[in-house]
Amino acid sequence: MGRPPCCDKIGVKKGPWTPEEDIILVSYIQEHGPGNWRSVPTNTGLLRCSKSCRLRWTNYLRPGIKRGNFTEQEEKMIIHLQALLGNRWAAIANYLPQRTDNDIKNYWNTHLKKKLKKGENENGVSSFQSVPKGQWERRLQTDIRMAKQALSEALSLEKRSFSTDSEDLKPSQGTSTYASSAENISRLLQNWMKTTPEPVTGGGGAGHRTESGETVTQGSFINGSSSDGALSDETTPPHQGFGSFFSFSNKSCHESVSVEQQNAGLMTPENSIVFQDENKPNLGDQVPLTLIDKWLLDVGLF
DNA sequence: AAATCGATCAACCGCCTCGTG
DNA sequence: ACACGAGGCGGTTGATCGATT
Repeated sequence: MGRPPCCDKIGVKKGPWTPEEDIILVSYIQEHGPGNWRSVPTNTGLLRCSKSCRLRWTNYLRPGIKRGNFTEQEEKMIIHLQALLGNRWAAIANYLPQRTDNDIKNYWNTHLKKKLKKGENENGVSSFQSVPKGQWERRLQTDIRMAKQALSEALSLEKRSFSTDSEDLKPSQGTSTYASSAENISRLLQNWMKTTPEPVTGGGGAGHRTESGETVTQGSFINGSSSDGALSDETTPPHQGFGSFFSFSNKSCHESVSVEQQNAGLMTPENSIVFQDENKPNLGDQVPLTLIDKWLLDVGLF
């Protein structure tokens, strides 16, 4: 017999999400809030499994997600937290509020694993293996200390960025990757509109590419770099019809925020009540004292 | 120009945990 | 105490892209 599948295999769509599906999902969550994923496919008409909806939201559409361009600080934190927590990506992601567990996992598997391995080969030994017990302990202590330091630095950075206006949320680097989901979809639509004359019936497929060769879906609209003129709001104002779609005038949010306002930086996850609950803990306001924090305190490293 | 290969990352799969009746 | 279902998590897969041959 075995466990029945989480959803009907028949009639369930798989593979990359289309812009239309993203819009439907975001619009539904704006109205009803995240959760009760089981009912999402039935209520929205999306031919997707509930898990797929949840995953799409948490890993991609949820506001406050930073994608790509891992900073050195983040890199350090991941390495040390991985050493401390193991492959508990969700736990690690709690310390990196703007990153998803999937993103961290991918980054670890594609970049950091190799990086560390390379380091091992250069040094001839692994960071933990082949080290005499006493040294291993010392090394662990050093690593914990470094993790603590990285953590503190990162947290102080968070504190600074959260306490100032939304402009400060953007990383200091030229390529800002911060985006709310509304922004994401807005950018997506701008590209989509350019390539699809009749958006609703046309159905821009997943992985659809623009003339510039940029993949419209799958993250690139989030990563829209500042150098990409085609993506800039000045050159391509948001479509009016979709502009109203993104106005936050429902019961959960008193103020109506237009796409223009959102793109001008006025619409941030922090002032979006709809999405606020879904944000990861705001480390800037109050650092949650988790087990690892306690442990770090216990060992006298904090 | 075409074929091949490696890197990247979104999404899926299946197990686990937790809440509820 | 137990069964069941929903949601969460980590491992893995597969599509896509750029670099190399």
